[in-house]
Amino acid sequence: MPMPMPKATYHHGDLRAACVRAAMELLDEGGETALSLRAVARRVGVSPAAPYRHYPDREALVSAVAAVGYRELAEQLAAAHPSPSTPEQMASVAIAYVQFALERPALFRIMFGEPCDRDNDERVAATAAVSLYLREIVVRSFPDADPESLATAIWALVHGLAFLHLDGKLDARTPAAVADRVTGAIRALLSTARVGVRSPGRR
Amino acid sequence: MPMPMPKATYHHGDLRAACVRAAMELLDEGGETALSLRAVARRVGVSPAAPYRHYPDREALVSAVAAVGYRELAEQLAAAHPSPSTPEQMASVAIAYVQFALERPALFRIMFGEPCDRDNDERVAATAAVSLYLREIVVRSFPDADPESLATAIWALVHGLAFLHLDGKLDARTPAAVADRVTGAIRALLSTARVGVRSPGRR
DNA sequence: GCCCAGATGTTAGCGGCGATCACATTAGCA
DNA sequence: TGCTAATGTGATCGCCGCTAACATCTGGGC
Repeated sequence: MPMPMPKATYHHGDLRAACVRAAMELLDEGGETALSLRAVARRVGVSPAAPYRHYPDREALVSAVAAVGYRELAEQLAAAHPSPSTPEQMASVAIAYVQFALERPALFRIMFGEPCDRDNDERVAATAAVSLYLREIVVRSFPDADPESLATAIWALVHGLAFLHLDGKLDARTPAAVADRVTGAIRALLSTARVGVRSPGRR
Repeated sequence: MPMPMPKATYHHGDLRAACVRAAMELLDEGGETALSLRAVARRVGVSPAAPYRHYPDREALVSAVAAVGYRELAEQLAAAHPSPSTPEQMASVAIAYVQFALERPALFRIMFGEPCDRDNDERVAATAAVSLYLREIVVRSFPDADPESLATAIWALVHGLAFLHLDGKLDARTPAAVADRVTGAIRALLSTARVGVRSPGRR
């Protein structure tokens, strides 16, 4: 932990990382509207223009925060179950996904609900990681299925559940009810679908 | 059609509706960032403070726009198929849902991807309408299934597909590929799930 | 027909924000 | 040691959301 004293030096030391940390805090505390470059600069204790040395614009900083978010989401999923294979284990991962969205709504919206910068390298790499994690699970659990479409369907289902809860379209007042609903949906899809059969006409 | 001449009268006539229309245009033309109360006022040809007589703040106007969006979404779904019952018909409705998101991304994000004003009456009513439309389809098609959970699962799946395409997590470059993917996912869920069997332990 | 109350629109202005520029300070390398 | 590029500062621009005080119009009661 460098920088214990306020303003001991002219240069910050690691302003780039400090900005991301401050931005994440602001996001979790006050929602997306609270995340401004100026607020970040204030929190870090630096002039309003300083962050522009490290991020060309606000969107770049947001993308960096989103990238961290993808990593943290991946961690939370892995913590729910390191390598799920049964529908029940996969349901627990799905619940973790939805809970992540509900616990950190502003971050989740930054990650998925924005006209994001698709060319941001950090960002595409981080989302590719989540995508891969999902696909590995699918491949391991359903070796005979088309991993592409099955992984897509599962991701879409869980992702949709997350957003619908987040927007109040589904009742998210108690975590237990949410978990119940997610489990039900996953079970309905996975335990009854004949996932070993590839649907015709798909590459 | 009143108001053909620019500024013939002091009062506008129907500023409230004109604001929503202008806001929708700005949204479709320039994305969410282009939607500001001042820009709306400019487009309507009125002073920057005038809209505040009809909307207490920006969020209220956004909610009004979102409510219109829900209605237009419902129309587009109904246009895809007035009363779908087979999986194929339902797939066409799902494709319309995703296409709506891709054709009008800013509007779609306004509708679903924002820390929305859940207490806005117009808004809750409009989303309830979409929800009802979906549930009716489910009830008609699968009378023995639990409409609550099945409708939820289907909505979540389609909604998730829409968002993942919108954010570039799934390739949305050609409409045909999108339609293919949506059809595949719907078919996988609906033609193989034993939807007549209620899962245990759910109210 | 008149007149006033309330609804609607205007003007001016506050503070915050993103962004840019010229300038100050510093670190690291030759 | 001294120079250059990286990093941080201060000032400034234009846009935004929002508010307050003021102007204008409309409609209903007499």
